[in-house]
Amino acid sequence: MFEQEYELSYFRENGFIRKRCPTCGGHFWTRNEEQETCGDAPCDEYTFICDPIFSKEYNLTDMREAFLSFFEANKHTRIDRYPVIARWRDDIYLTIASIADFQPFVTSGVAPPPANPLCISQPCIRLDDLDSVGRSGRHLTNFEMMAHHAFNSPDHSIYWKDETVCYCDRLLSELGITRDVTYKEEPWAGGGNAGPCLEVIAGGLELATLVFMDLRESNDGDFTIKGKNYVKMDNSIVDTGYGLERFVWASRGSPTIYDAIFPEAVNKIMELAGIEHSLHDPEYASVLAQNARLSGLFDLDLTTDLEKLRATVAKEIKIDVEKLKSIIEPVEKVYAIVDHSRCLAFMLGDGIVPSNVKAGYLARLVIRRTLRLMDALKLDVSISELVEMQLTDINDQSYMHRLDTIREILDLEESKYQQVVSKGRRLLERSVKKFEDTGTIPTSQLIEWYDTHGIPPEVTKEVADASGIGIDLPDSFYSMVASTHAAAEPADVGEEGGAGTGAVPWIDRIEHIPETSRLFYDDSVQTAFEAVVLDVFDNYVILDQTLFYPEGGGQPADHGTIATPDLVVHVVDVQSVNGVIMHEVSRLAEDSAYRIQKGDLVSGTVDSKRRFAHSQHHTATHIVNHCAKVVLGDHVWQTGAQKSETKARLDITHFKRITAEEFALIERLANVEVVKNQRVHAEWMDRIKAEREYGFGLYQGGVPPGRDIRVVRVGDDVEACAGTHLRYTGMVGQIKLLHTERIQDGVERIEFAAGAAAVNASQERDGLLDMTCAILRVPPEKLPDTAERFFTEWKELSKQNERLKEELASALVGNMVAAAQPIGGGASSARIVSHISSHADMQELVKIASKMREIPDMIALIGSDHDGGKVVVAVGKDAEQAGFDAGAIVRDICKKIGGSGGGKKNLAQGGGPDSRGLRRAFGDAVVAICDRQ
RNA sequence: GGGCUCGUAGAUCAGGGGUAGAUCGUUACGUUCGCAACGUAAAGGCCGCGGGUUCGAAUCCCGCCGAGUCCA
Repeated sequence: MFEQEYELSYFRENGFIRKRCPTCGGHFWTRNEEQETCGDAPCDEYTFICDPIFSKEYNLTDMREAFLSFFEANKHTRIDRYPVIARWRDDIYLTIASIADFQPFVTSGVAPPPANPLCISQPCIRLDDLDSVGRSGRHLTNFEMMAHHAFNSPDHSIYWKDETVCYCDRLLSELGITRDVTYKEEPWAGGGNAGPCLEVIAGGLELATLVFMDLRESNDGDFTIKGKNYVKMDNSIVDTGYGLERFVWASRGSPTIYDAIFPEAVNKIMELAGIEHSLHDPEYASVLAQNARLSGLFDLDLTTDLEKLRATVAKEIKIDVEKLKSIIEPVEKVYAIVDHSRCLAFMLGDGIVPSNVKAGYLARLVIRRTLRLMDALKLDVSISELVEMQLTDINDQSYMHRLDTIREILDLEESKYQQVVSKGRRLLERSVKKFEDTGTIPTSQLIEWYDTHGIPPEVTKEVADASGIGIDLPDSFYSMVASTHAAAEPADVGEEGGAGTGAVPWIDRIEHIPETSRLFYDDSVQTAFEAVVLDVFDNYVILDQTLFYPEGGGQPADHGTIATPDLVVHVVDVQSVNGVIMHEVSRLAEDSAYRIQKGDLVSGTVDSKRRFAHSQHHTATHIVNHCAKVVLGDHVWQTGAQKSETKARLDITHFKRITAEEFALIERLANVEVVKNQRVHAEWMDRIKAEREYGFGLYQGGVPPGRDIRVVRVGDDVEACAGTHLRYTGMVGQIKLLHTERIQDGVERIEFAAGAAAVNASQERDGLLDMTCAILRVPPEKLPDTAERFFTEWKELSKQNERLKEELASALVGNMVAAAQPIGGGASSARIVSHISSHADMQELVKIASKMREIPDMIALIGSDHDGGKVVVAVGKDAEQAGFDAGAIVRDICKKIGGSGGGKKNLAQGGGPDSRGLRRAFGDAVVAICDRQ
């Protein structure tokens, strides 16, 4: 694959020779004629541990600076890092590589790069190998990808392969490399692009990858990589990735990468865990080193092959497997904690709010994992302290000013976790007993507990062990959990794309129509326009230009009319499809004498009241969003919004419920912004320039496509926004916050109304208040006290009522017992009595019946004709023994009054609508019972 | 975005169509110089909210609100 692609003159001119690795079959370039294998795992092993690759030791800061200044000296522009949350993208949550900063608009050529060529050191987060972190000695969830990028286009070529390899070679020698460097050929593919790639290897460690991206995925492509076809692109991009942490590790030769990059944090936590982490102890260092070396060598999947690794390491250093485990497992946990807390520092520093969905879930995942590891080591610190330690170490100003919020978030997460754990344990202790019979808890139960309550199977095992119950825990537990979800998943496509979902039926028809000119941006007060009809089909009219705003950005479509000299049609919906605006009209009868035809000159009129209400709510949304940030903190980020004529809603990330005070404050501040009557500015800007100037906060409402974006400034709020806005904030009139709702953990929804809608909403509430006050006959200011009084009084009266019924029942019982008649002329062991009250309710009847039931030989029929016929029958113990069944008696009586009933043998109840037949039904029942004897 | 679970006394939870329960906590009384412990008793419930089914719903069904959890 790409064989000729790697024939670089740089290699030829600098004494490199191409070789084939006998072990893996891959090709590589080296200056060393003796070299046989490719230098990469698993063909070669680490040689840098205790024997560093570079002539000098570096820390992260020094190494980063060395890299960036090298490329700066070589005419690259240094670019500030991007956030680790990929705010500028809607396809990934986290920044996973430096090139991700420039996707998709720069790499596709739509937008120019911020500089060309450029260099950057981009912190990245990858959670794919979470289980290997700590264990392998080299995996990290959070790493910095140092990179230089050159974006070549047909008319502007920067540099390509030879220069890229040359830079790499020169950088390594400036760092004083003490080894041969190997460049291994390896085709690269990812994210819809592909190209040849060289892996840079030294001392058995892959230090960098040099990707030459010049292919893009296409079904009819000429190149096939990993089963997909690709074609050449017009653009070609140098995409390099130098692992900052690996460079530092290689310069230090410590047993693990963790000891190289954050030794202070590692030592601190080892100390807290009571582990003597003495890398000077040769035996201890050797255990760690061998472990890292071998896991590098085999490139094992540490979730499934862990036992294999342990066995191999134990054999290699000649100690017992169990002893190895006891040494290494706590150490691995410490490494993982240090790694995870650093990852969290970046995540929270860049403003992720933990949640049960989206990016927030990833943060919670890492938090929960860290807390579990801390529990296992019985660390006596809070997770917020650990993360704060990392934040101080990273020392980024934008992170430090978030410190208080981050601390609060983490403390909250920690207490939530503890709640889940203790709740889970209580649940287990209760439930485990149910499995005492079988002695084993089945896998399905473990999955259910994990899935619905977040109880890991390890915890279940712990609790089950204590009760001497086994559990059925297969190795593939977590993949089984995943598969139970996969079954119910595929229903995830659709949405997006404006009109119609999925396949747009007329996509072919509009393909050759030019994009509609959007007049609504030119003048926001104009409501009438003229245009030429470009096409008409079904109920859709397409014009060359329009004032009608198409649905988008949470703002609904404009309504209005389109008219020819002899026909007026109503516009009921407007959608934009690939830049072409489609007006859906109410009727376009084919047989009508008048119709709209291609080429007609028409006049359009927008429903200005509707539009104005939308604009008010849209401008108000920006104001509320901004005020929410001011009040709650700058972790607040819009995750969705919807406007209508009568109200709007705004979803924002926030880690706890908005309090009544905060709610009121946001409303007050928002109205201050309105009263300031500031000019609302909207301008089209180059996307990268706008990002540089205003930051990624631009993309609150989503990421618009294209080279230029429309930047809307409302006071201090700046967002990329395609919606219609007012010219001055004062035109909003007023903003009334209606209520908040928690739509997800970590996401609050604020509902509010603006302008006339705000007045209406306020009046509606006043109306409710007035009505309530009228009922209670109190002025509004007395309402809370009065309501309180009524409620407590009502409770007291209910209780009193119940006591009275009890007394009434006791009184009645005496009379009834006296009136009871023996069945069958005294020979029988049972007595019967019936009583019908005229205003007793069911509760009262039951109270009487339950007392009658205490008399062993009593059969009592108690009824009430109040509000339909009600019947309760009580049968004493002896009578029940004699074969009398309260349930059967009740059913017989109720059938006669058109209802039904039932209950237990000694107490049953029922009823029916025919209360007048009750007396007769009772008589019949008494006769029937006596006859039975 | 999708799936699952849970809302019952101040707390933790049983009950799962037929009179709302347990344990802890609270209060009072007894015992004590006092406290703890113990004994006795009591108070404390819109069974989350709103509809529906039913003679009857805490219980079954639907919707809403609230909480939790897993997956992408």
